[in-house]
Amino acid sequence: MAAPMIESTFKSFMCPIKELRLDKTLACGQSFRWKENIPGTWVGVLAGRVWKLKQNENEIFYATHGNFMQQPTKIEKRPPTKKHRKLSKKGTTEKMTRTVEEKHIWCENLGNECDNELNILSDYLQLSVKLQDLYAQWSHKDPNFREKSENFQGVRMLRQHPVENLFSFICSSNNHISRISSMVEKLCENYGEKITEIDGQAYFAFPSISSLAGEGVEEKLRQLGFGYRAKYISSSAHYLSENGGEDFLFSLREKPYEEAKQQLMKLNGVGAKVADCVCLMSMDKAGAIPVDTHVADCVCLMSMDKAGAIPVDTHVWQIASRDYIPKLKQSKSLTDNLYKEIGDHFRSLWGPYAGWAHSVLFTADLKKFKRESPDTDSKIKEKAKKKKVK
DNA sequence: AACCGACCTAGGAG
DNA sequence: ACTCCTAGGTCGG
Repeated sequence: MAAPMIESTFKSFMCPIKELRLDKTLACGQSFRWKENIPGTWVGVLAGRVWKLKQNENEIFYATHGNFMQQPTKIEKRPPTKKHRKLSKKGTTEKMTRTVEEKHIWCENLGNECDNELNILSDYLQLSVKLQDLYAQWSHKDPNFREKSENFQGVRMLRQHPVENLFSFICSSNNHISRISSMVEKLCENYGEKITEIDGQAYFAFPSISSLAGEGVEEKLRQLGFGYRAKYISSSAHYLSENGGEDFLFSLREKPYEEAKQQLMKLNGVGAKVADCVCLMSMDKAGAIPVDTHVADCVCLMSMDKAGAIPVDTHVWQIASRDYIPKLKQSKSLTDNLYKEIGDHFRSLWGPYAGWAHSVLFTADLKKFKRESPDTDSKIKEKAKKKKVK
């Protein structure tokens, strides 16, 4: 008595799978609330509702449940044209500017109300950014990207809510994706508003800043296993409560990258890396590059370049190794200076959307997406790691 | 200014 | 089942 899948509750829109891979995009560690409940069907909370998403080669299917909205969704703020003007002045080309500004087929039928499901989704998934064109440009400029991204098409940056994004990444320090996910879930269960229940499973919105700034939050979070991050969360929530709350965070979307980053780094528990994550993932700073252990590995890889070990035809490799070997020898740890230089290097390599490109390579580097037995690259990487430790 | 070491602990690898 | 170690860092000395 297999009950037939009820498809009728799903609506859909056109979206080529190369523009968006749900599995990679939702599970690569930029957002921590999406679960693949049934194979191929992703469930998560967004804008006060529970969403189910799935896809085939050409379409995205979506359904929502519940609607807990304290206030109108803030999704309407982005003026696409401003950013694109910036792009064009770099001369990276008219081609890039034009393609980004183009209306895409899967976006054409969006309504005008801001509280419309398709608008919420389109904003969150940033569908107005045409990913295939960006991949083509990154691949053109960077042979390494071309190679590594081959099996990782459709990895797209989400445009997250700054509050969720910020507190999730405060949890991320020295931590695994799996544990971060469970910590974020605990935040929601303990401090978020309940949205609805589906099949006996309760779903909660991400907590507000004020609820995280409440009495006894730090103690409770420690008890829940947050470790030293408990204090970071409590402290940052207090700071924000007294400094403009979430409106302040949203206002950083309008500020230049450097300023937004500096503001974020005033928060306890937010260093350069977490600040860059937030800039990239919820502040519209497409060029922000979080320099984490993966990126550091990447640089180690470059610095270890031995002819033959890596496909070294690449110009890029040579430049990077020439640039970074001396510094890596001097400093084993990631200094502020080195951090910035690494970011600048990739920005000049990949262009204004460098952070998006970084995310593709980051995803390709995640263990959970690596199937095959160790190939040349991972062997080299092992060596690189050993070197780094000693 | 540039380095450490300490900080918490659930998952996951071996 | 059971160690043992790691994991998208940050802070203060």
